[in-house]
Amino acid sequence: MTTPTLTFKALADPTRRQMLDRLRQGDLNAGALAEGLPMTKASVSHHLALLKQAGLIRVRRQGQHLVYTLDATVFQEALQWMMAFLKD
Amino acid sequence: MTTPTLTFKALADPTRRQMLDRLRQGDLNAGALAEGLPMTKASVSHHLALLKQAGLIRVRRQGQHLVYTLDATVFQEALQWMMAFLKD
DNA sequence: AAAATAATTAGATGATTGTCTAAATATCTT
DNA sequence: AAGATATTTAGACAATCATCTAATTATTTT
Repeated sequence: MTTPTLTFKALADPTRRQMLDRLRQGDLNAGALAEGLPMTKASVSHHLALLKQAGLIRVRRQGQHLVYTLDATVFQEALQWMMAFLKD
Repeated sequence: MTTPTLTFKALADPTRRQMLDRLRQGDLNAGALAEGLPMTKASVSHHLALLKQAGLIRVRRQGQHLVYTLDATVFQEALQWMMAFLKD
């Protein structure tokens, strides 16, 4: 699957957009990310896997926790695709 | 369904992105849009319906033909969502 | 090393998606 | 008004998706 496809697919879900939005303020572990979301941790975990596969987030272990970080690179690529689209 | 969701969903398919890309050069009717795409006209029609529902294209009848036009408005909205996302 | 905590993975289920063929609708031409 | 052309709509099907519960893996604490 081509990169913009993967990126747009990842962004096409409100829950995932909300998760990304939270990560803008700073890194969060899976539990913190799950908080307040109206679904099980397993489901949140699934969304995280998808975001990671799309390259929108990265993860590192910190003791018991898995800490997630926003990765804006792919995001910017999709944005550039869109900007180029509007050009002339 | 919220607007960015609909927009991103519409953009999350290579065929649809290609169709939008062709419409940048100018309006096209359904038959012309279907040309060269590796699928039936019925499938193309389905994609067109989805793009229309997302507000990315508009349509008008011209005799026997249905002519499709790119509508950049919604597109720009999604783009602004992404730009705001990257801000600070 | 056993129990507790954090998170994922496995397996199931209903909903949505992308595609097809066949049938229907709309317009033009004769 | 009959036939041809342009396009959509209907109905079917396999694949993917979002979600759940239950089980598993990794780490820390006692």
